[in-house]
Amino acid sequence: MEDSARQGNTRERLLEVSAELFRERGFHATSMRDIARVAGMRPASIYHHFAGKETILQELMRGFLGELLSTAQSAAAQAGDAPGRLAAVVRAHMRLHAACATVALVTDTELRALQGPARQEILALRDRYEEIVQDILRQGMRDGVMQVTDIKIASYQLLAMGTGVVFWWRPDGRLSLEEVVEQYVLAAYRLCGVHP
Amino acid sequence: MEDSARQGNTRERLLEVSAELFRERGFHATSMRDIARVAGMRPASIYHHFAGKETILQELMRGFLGELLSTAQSAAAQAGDAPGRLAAVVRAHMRLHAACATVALVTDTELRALQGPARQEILALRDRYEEIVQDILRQGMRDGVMQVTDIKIASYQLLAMGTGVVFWWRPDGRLSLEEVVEQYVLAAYRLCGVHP
DNA sequence: CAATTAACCTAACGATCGTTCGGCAGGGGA
DNA sequence: TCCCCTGCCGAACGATCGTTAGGTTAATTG
Repeated sequence: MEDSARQGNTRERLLEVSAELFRERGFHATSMRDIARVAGMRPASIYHHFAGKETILQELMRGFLGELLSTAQSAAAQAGDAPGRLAAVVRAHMRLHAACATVALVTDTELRALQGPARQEILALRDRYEEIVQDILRQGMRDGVMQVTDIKIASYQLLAMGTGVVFWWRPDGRLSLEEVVEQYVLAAYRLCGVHP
Repeated sequence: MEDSARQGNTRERLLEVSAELFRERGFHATSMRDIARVAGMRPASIYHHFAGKETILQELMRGFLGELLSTAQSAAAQAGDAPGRLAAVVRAHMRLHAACATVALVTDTELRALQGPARQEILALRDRYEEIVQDILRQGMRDGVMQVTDIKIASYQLLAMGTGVVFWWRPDGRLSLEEVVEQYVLAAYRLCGVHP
C-alpha cells in the first residue's frame, strides 16, 4: 500500500489546516467547510479521514500532549540533581512549544471544547505532566537546593509561565529561540529558589 | 426612574449568566437561547438590554479590564520603590482576579471571539496593563534593585503567571486568598531578581 | 384619564452548522 | 476483463444559530 503516503499527506495536511484555523478563530468558530476550503477539498471528504470535527481536535491534543509528556519524561529521567532535571524539562518544554506553537496554543485554549471520555483522557495527560514538575520540586526541597512555600502552587506558576510563551513568541522575533529558552530556565530557577 | 434598579438588575443578571456560560462552554458554544434560559427569559428579550451577543462579551471584557487597569494604576502610583510598587500591583491583580474569577477567565480566553474595533480596544487596554508592569521593571533596573535579562520577557512571564491563577484557584480551597496572594508576591520578587 | 414607554413575549426569518447518503473515477489484484 | 477499494464529490438532511418584526402587558408620566 504505497498510497498510504498520499493518505498520510492528506490526513496530516488536514490536521495542520485544522490546527491553524482553530488557533486563529477557535474550535467552535471554525466550520468543517472552512477546513475543507483551506485544505482544497469538499466538506464530505474530511469524513473519509476523521470521524468528526471533535475527533480532529482530539487527535491534535493527544499528539501534542503525548509528545510533550514523553520528552519531559526523558528530560526528567536523566541523572542529575533537581535543578539539572528542572532545567532539562524547561528546555524540552520550550523547544516543543516553539516547534509546535500552533497546536500548543490550541491544546492550551480549547480544552473546554472536548467532552466525555476524550476530555478525561486529555486532562489525565496534563495531570501527569504536572506531576513530573512536582516530583522535581519535591526532590529539590528534600535535597535542600530549592525553596518553595507550596509545591502545587509553585508548579502552577511554572506551568503557567512556560505555557504562556506560545502567546507572544514568534520564530522571527527579536531574540533567538535558545536565548529565550535560557531566560525561562533562569526564571524557573528563580521561582524555585535555586541558589545561583 | 426608580425602575432603573430593576433594569440594572436584569442587565447585571444577564451579564453574570453570560459570563458563567462563556466560562463553562466558551463564547461560541454558548447560544442566546442558553443565556435566556438560565436568566429566566426568552431569547428576544435579551436584545432589549444588549445590541447582540458580541456586545455582551465586549461589556464583560471592558468592565473587567477597565477595573483591572484602574486598580493597577492606583497601586503603581503609590509612592515607594519598584519592589513596593510591584507588590502592590500583584496584590491588586490577585484580589481582583479572585473576586471576579469568572469574568477574568473569560477575558483571558475569549479574545479571539472579538472582532473589529472592539478587539483593538480590548487589546489596547491589555497593552496599557503590560506597560504598567514594564515601567516598574524599568525603574527597578534603573535603581539597581531588580535584575532581569529582558524587560518584555520578564513582564510576559509575570503576567502569564499572575493570570494563570484563575485556572486553579477556588475560594474554598486549601489556602486562604491572602496566603496565595503573598506567595505570588514572593514569586514576582524572585522572577524580577529582587534581593530579599 | 390618556399617552407613552419599558420589559417581555410569540413567531419566524435566513443562514449556517455537523453530518450523511449515494455515486463517480481510477488504479491494483485475481 | 471483472471486481473491489480508496478517495473524493454533489446534494441534501435536520438541527440550531443570531437576530428581527410585531404584539401584549404593566407601570409611569403629563
